[in-house]
Amino acid sequence: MQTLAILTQVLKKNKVRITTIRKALLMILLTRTKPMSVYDFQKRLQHEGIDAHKVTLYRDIELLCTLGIMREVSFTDGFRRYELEEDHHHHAVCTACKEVFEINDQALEKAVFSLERRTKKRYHFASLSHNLEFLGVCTRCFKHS
Amino acid sequence: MQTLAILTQVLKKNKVRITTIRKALLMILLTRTKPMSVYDFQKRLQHEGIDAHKVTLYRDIELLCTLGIMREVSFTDGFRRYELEEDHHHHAVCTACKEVFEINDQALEKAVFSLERRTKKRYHFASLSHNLEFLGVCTRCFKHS
DNA sequence: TTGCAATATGCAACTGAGTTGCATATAATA
DNA sequence: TATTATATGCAACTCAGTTGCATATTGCAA
Repeated sequence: MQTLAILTQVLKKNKVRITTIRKALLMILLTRTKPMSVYDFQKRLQHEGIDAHKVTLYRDIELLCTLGIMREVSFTDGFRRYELEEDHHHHAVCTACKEVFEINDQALEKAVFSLERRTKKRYHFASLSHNLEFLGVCTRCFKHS
Repeated sequence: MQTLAILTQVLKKNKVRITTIRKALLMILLTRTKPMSVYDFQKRLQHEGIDAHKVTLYRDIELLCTLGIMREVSFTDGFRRYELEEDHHHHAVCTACKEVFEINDQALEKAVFSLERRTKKRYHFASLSHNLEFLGVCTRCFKHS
């Protein structure tokens, strides 16, 4: 379990300044579990009275990724999203409302990692990671259609 | 197994004109198995002496998708790619050379579909499809690095 | 085979996510 | 609190994909 103190420590160790925006980004990461796009972060910050330029967000997010604090979660809808490095989840995206549902299923996680190992061996890939997303229509959107 | 005759029949039935570009697109789909981006199609057509504008390709590809002839295969690198509807495969993408390797593994396909059914039930999604891609470094790129 | 109408194509100009160079503002250190 | 290196913002860019409209081509009927 990460805390703000642990994360700011990482910044300090790397001689990276702890600015208002960066601290706010870390707080958001700690309180949100769903992957967030740059625009999600921007809106959330605005809500807290912080106006951050998108360029800054892109740069800070890239920084936090290289420091191993957050990771990019790839989706196929054209928006890059990010989450705390410690969460590795798969997601189900509702194609109607674009909501991202986090899938919490140990058996699924295990199965996917075993598929990854299998594929790495069969196709002689030096390193391998994966993206798995489910696309569908959530209950709520289904009822309203 | 699809043939050019079957596919042009589909166009005719839908009162859609069979133009040089469309016929060439179908031929390419029939002889290629890997998913192709719009720019892949454009290069391939140029090679056969056909200069097609990207706008035309986007529109024709969309048309062929709605006719059920091709399908979009989503990747997370920002390029949409397309393949014949009958192929449903998963892919391994080399992050170095961007080559797409088709994965032909019956056991993997079965496993993934079972994960899909499982997830649909657990999360009450009305309909569900999935994207699974593996990302890594292929043998050739690994040797050259 | 030709002429006509409907459809396909190309062009130019646009959208929107993400990027880059540079000037200004701010955090950390002495 | 002054200094200086780093962070932020701005403007202008890139590039995949989209849209409106003018022109070219296809399929059909005569």
